[in-house]
Amino acid sequence: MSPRSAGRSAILPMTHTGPVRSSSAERVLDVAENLVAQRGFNAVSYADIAAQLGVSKPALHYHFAGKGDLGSALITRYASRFGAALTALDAAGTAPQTRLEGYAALYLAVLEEDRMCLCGMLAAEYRTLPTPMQDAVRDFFAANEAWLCTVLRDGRADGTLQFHGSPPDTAAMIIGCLEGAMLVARPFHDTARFKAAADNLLAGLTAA
Amino acid sequence: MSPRSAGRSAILPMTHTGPVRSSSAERVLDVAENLVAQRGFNAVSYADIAAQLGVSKPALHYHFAGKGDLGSALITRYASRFGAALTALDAAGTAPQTRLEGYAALYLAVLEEDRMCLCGMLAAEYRTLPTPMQDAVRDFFAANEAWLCTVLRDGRADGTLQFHGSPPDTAAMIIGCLEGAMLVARPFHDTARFKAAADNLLAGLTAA
DNA sequence: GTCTATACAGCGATAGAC
DNA sequence: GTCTATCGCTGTATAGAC
Repeated sequence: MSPRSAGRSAILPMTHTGPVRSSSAERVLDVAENLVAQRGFNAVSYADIAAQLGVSKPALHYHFAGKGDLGSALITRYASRFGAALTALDAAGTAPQTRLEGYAALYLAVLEEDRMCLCGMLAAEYRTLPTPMQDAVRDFFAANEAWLCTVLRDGRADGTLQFHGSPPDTAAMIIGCLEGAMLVARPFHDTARFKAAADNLLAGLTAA
Repeated sequence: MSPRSAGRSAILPMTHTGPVRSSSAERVLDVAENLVAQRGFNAVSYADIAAQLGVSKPALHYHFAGKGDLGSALITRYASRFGAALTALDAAGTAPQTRLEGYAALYLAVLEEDRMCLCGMLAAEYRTLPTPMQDAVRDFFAANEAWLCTVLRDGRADGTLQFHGSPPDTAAMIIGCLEGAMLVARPFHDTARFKAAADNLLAGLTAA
């Protein structure tokens, strides 16, 4: 495995499906996504991205006219990659509990790269984002919640999952718990802290 | 109730104990805390704070030499206020479940002012903060976790609370769930979303 | 304790050559 | 598609008067 493909899979673990066309724009997004997920959208500059790529700032403007355009593209790509990962978890007749574990594992994978969930980060900065980015962040969470609802309903139907509230309310709790556990784990540089919270969450949802 | 005291109680609900000495430095912190909790530390400038106070930028530098000093003071004051609120919840022989509900209510009060938890916001920006601020953020969460552990142990001892993991692991899940539910609720401008997640969380911890 | 004035670095963005 | 050069603005911070 070449250094580059190792680097890519570290950044894009959810859809790494073999031979990847890595256009200049894609490489910009790769670097930007990594920086934004670590430091936040407002703390990342064109200069930062250009420096890591070894190009000049105007080269970035050629691909993304304004910073807001770059940000929107970032979310779009992240959301579609995340969505593909969720679809993959639905394959065959995977048990609801297994799908839930897979969902938590997606978050853990991000945290282990010392990154925050891109949309969790952007949710914190929400009030300072351009409107298109705000809408895209909201859509991301809505899609996650919808997917979780189907898993929860399946699990309640076949008796493998148990929970007190409605599926949407429980889905909101699951997303919140995982995003928040990531958020709090990072200051402690402690992935075990996240795992403990996630395991605890799943244990509470598993039928005895 | 004067407009000013109304404003103060909206910003400082946790320790509003009557006649308040409102030195210039305190007023700077009031405005800064509100702005940072809404927009993030990196998205708030001396100019923003000075404008809301109706003073000049150098006036702020007189009270807080650098932005890092202001940020550290912000966390210190927030943490001590939060700590006092937790101590208040321990009064008399309050039931563990009631203390837990009170804890969640503290978060809800912040969200209803359309703010993020100050330290939750700073956790997102963690990688970009000066070291003293990073340490203070970590201490805040550690203190919260310690307090929750005592509540959880009390509740397990008297049989009013039930949970699968250890008290520290469960405490990490509770903090994560509440911080994350706030984080995700803000893009939806929807406090009901937070309440649902919090109620769901507490229901899972309450002994049947 | 607050002001005016200013220094200086960094930001996003554009013009125009290649 | 990428470069050099540069613009206008905003950021934190300081000097010195009052």
